[in-house]
Amino acid sequence: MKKVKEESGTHDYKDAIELMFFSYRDFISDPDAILQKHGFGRAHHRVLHFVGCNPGLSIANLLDILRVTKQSLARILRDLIDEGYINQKIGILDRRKRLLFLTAKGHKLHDGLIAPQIRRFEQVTAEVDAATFNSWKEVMRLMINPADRENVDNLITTSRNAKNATSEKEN
Amino acid sequence: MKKVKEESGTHDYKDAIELMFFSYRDFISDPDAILQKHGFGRAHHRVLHFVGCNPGLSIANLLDILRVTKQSLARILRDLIDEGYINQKIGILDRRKRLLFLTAKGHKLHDGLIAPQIRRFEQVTAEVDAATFNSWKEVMRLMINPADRENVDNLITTSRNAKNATSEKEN
DNA sequence: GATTATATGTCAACAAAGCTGACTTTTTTT
DNA sequence: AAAAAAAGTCAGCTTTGTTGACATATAATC
Repeated sequence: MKKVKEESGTHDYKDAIELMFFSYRDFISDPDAILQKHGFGRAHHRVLHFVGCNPGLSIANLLDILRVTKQSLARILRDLIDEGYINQKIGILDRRKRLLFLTAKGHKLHDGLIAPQIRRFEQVTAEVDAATFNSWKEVMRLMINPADRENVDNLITTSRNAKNATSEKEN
Repeated sequence: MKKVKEESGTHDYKDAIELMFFSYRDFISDPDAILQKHGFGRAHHRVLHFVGCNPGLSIANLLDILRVTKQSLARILRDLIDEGYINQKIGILDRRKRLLFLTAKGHKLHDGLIAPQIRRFEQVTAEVDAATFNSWKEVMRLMINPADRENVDNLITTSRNAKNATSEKEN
């Protein structure tokens, strides 16, 4: 048996790895119950979320965000379109593109899905000060691959501004 | 450019929700390439991780951590045992229990899997101060369901202490 | 104007990893 | 002796990912 001695800067970050696992596990668990009632899964949730926050997203955009194959996305999207949660519009600048929008029904479901997640953050911020929460965001951002950080920054910005927009956006 | 004006209490936390998605997406992506070479998936990774950090874990413990069914875990565990990554020992205090340990081969794979995740945290902590990183941990902990926080605290503590233990632990 | 590239859609087959339900064996607790 | 707990196993199903091949419409380029 070897004695383990912590050197000053020696951190193995196992605690951080486990915090990622557990907080994500619980964070994602709330919406699952709601989804089940609609016969949907997490994949549908992700699509509803990003389309909801980024009206006018193209298929290619969405594929880049989700990092799944076109065929995998197609199945989910078909469900959501067939059941009236999402609308597709042909792009005006580029008629090859299919721009995605939530319908009113889609917005309603999306609101229901993010509600428990927002509540979770409200409970967190009730216990820590704003600086602490901003530190959390800063670290979360640094955990994203450097090559993608700018994209995410942009996405989050438009996401914040495009509140319940039904507007069309091209790109 | 300074802060965008925030209405006092009006935060919808959509940015935080998206940070959770993207940072988890990238955090989990590194080990995937390694796993693929071994014919394993993320489920195997999770088992290797928690057994690696908590030698002597019982099946019931692991089920509670992973929140999957016994049948789902069984398949993964069979792979790992059959290929010599994990050992089972009959409990001494309770002979019904099967305590799980990584073999040397298992430790080697586990080390390889967490390496890129540790590297990611090293890169983060190279850019922020210790207080910021501690704030991140504090918030991550608060995102865990209150009922589970104490369990996670305990797990993380033993995880930290049981470095490369090959020791047996009962429970 | 013809060719090439891009954006999307779709068919089929398959794999990973979750689920339910039913049943067994071994061991401990009551 | 009976009940409860820990674990294992069989069978079948679902969700969501993957490849590979091919089709169509539109845009961009030579």
